[in-house]
Amino acid sequence: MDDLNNLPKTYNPSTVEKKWYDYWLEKGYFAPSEDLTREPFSIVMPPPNVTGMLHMGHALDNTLQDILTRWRRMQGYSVLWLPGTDHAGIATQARVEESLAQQGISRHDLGREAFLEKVWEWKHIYGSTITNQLKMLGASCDWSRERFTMDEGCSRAVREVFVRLFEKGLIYRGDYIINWCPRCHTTISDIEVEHIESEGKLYYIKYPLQDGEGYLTVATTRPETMLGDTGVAVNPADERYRDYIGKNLILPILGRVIPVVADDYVDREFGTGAVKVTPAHDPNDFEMGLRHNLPPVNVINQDGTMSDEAGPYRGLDRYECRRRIVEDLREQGYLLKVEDHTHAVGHCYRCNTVIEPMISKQWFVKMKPLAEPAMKRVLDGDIVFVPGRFTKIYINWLENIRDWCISRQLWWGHRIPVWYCECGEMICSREDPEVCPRCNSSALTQDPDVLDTWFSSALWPFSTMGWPEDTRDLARFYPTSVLVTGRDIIFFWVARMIFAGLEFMKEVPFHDVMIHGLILDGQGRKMSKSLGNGIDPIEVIEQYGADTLRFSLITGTTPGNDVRFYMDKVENTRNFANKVWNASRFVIMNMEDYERIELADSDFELADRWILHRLSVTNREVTRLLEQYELGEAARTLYDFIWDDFCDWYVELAKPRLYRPEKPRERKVAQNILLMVLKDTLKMLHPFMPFITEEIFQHLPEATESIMIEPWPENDRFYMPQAEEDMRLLIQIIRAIRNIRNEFNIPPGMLIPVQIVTPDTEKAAKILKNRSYIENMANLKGINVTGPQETRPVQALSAYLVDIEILVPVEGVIDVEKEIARLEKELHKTEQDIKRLESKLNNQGFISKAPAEVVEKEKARQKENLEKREGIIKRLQTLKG
RNA sequence: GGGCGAUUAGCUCAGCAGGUUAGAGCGCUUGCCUCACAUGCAAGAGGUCGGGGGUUCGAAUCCCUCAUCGCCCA
Repeated sequence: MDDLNNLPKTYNPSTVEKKWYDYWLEKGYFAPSEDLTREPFSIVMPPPNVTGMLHMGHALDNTLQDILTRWRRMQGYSVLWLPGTDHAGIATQARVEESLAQQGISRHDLGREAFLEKVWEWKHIYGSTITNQLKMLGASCDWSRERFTMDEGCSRAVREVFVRLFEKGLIYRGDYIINWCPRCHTTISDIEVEHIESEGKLYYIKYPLQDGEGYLTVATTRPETMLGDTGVAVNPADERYRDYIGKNLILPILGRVIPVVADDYVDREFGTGAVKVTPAHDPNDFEMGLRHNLPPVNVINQDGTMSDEAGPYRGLDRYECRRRIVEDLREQGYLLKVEDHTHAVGHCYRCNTVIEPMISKQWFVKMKPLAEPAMKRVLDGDIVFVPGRFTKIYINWLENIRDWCISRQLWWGHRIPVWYCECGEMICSREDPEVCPRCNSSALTQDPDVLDTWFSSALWPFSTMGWPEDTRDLARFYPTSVLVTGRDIIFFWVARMIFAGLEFMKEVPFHDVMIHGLILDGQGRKMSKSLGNGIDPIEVIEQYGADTLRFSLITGTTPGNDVRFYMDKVENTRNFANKVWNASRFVIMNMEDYERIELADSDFELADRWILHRLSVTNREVTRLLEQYELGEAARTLYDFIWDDFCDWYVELAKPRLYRPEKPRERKVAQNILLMVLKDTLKMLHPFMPFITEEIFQHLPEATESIMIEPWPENDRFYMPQAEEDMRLLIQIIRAIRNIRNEFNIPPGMLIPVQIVTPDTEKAAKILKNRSYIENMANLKGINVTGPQETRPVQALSAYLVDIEILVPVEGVIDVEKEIARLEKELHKTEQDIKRLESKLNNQGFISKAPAEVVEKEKARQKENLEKREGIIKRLQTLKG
């Protein structure tokens, strides 16, 4: 170890963090204990995108998980925190395609196999970036169990799940309306569509009746889709249109004959109350089409251009087509009016392109039967959301769930395990089939599509533990204890893991779900690339250290709420880390002759009992808060204890005892208690700030192998509330004297005498016994404690608290006017207090209904107030007289 | 349209199993390089807890309502 007395004045994280992380790794602390008598505690890490970079959201998510795992590990659990990465189909494929595009190559030039090789190459190059970044953060996950959604085991699980669902009839293939991203060139599921409010237009178009003169006016935001109209719908209860139902209209431009149908779905208030029906390009119209037998006509191609069905507009881009069609309608007299209109337009969550609903043959998971148990188990309380309000969001979503479109027109991902034979047979199989079981042909072609990435993520809690094998890990660590994740992926991931877990493991995947908010910038905006307002967590780590980043991310936060992240906060935390460092440095500097001694009751001073009591209360509180996932509050509790109680008071009060050669026992006692308190404090701080606590711990006497395997403190035996009360009195007195010194500019170095007057002999005795605290902390040259009948100096400044009068005699003449003004202000305040308490105590309801101890407390306080007032009045008389 | 969250000191936020004198950090004022720390120490100023109503002996905390902002769903 380094020279104990030669620690730098400021903590330098960059030199120690890697050292300790490597040490922990080498010691194998991150793997769960093999001791089967220990209770298991497990978390699976939400897998980040394998080729991604760590952003603040990851940093927060993994900090929370690391705090929980380190804490539980110290509590003696056998802890498994299982890390891994996700293949992120669309994102990764798009990245590789972009990079190929720079060389002028498209994936189609390469062909499927060669392209996939490229992606794997890419994965091997960039795949460890984010895991290395997690290591920099201090994540104590078990890297020996690291998984990847596309590794052999996970892929096997995916295949098994697909086949089982297929065999059960819960996976089907069919022509349905799906969301198509013309830029990503794939379908996306309903929840991957982001609805963004945008300014658009509402076009009112005349659709003439086939027979006779009149026409119906429909309103639409997407006139180009009229080319695919196969009907017009009105609400059956709408008087205006009753006579039109069943009649035919002529679709302008194309001249198609289309019927008027009645459907409850139609909102009579919207537009004219008559809506065009385009079954091939709108989800609601699709449903209506099914109900009324209106055929879909596909007028838009997958690249966003108009199809052959679009007649004169074929080949045009969909927006160009809109422009042209509006023009033509206007020219031909069909366009009645155009209004400004704000509506929600679906965008691709990845590339922000406006998605195109269209009909396509895709694979789906039938959701209703899976959703039922997933709702029930949450409602039964087998899975608890923290905070609880997210339960409702989860349930609402599942109640309205639609089938999940799982096929993607990508190459990177788990290929759908279905083959088609020339004879028309469809084969879904765990093993790649050689020949068709029906016709024996070997001319089989596999479905070209891959599965939605979230399909494999849904299996994460058990696929990572070896399912479908019966593994030891599954037996021991499934269900996991808690899932920690952002509120933005409750639908994408949490809900799906729950139904997958229930379906395949017959058990929930986790007991608790801790939901956290998003990281926002200093002005409350989402961090985003386009805004350029993101802060790179790695830069923060490099500049301030991982401990500081971790602590800044969680302090002052409430579960589920968004977190603003800004550099002021980081600096404050850095200062806190430095405070911890220096307080420890102080302790270490005074430990050269340390030896452990048995402490007797008589060894304890008030300050010792007080700090041990505070430690005990802090310990109890921090543990309770961690149990309730209130990590921000737990951190704050520690912060306050360390800075206020330990540094500002205990260390200062212990100093004189350390420097008194004539009393060696006192030095030993102070050393022992300082060390004990510091160690327990560091242990409690360790889950939050793993690196600095280990670094300090290893410099302390009696250091063990590592702080991270030390037992979590349990110091209920130090619960001594009387010490707290006594100490509070002394602190109040010290503060009152310091206040006088400051207000009257008494030089900080000047020693002054003080007279303390109180009628309470018990308090007088306590003050007398601990007079040295007051003398040292307020820089006095003596204290004279007297009863109220004693004379007081006139040339003195004074302070009054409860039933205690503090007099500071000063040389020369005091500014009587100023002193009177100050006391009168204090008198006024006291009288306000008295009045308020008086009305409370005169209230019969309060006396009879409030708990006796509350009443007693108020009575006692009133007594003190009255004595305080008495003292101030007398003092004022003296000064004025 | 439905749901959720927020509204507390100049700023950013805690507190909300009802009972404190409503807290913290930053910022501000004053004084200190006091032998762990100036990334610090001491003292201080600053709040009718968004408005209104209700429950209660007692409300920042529970209920209702309105307003503003934000998010999710349709």
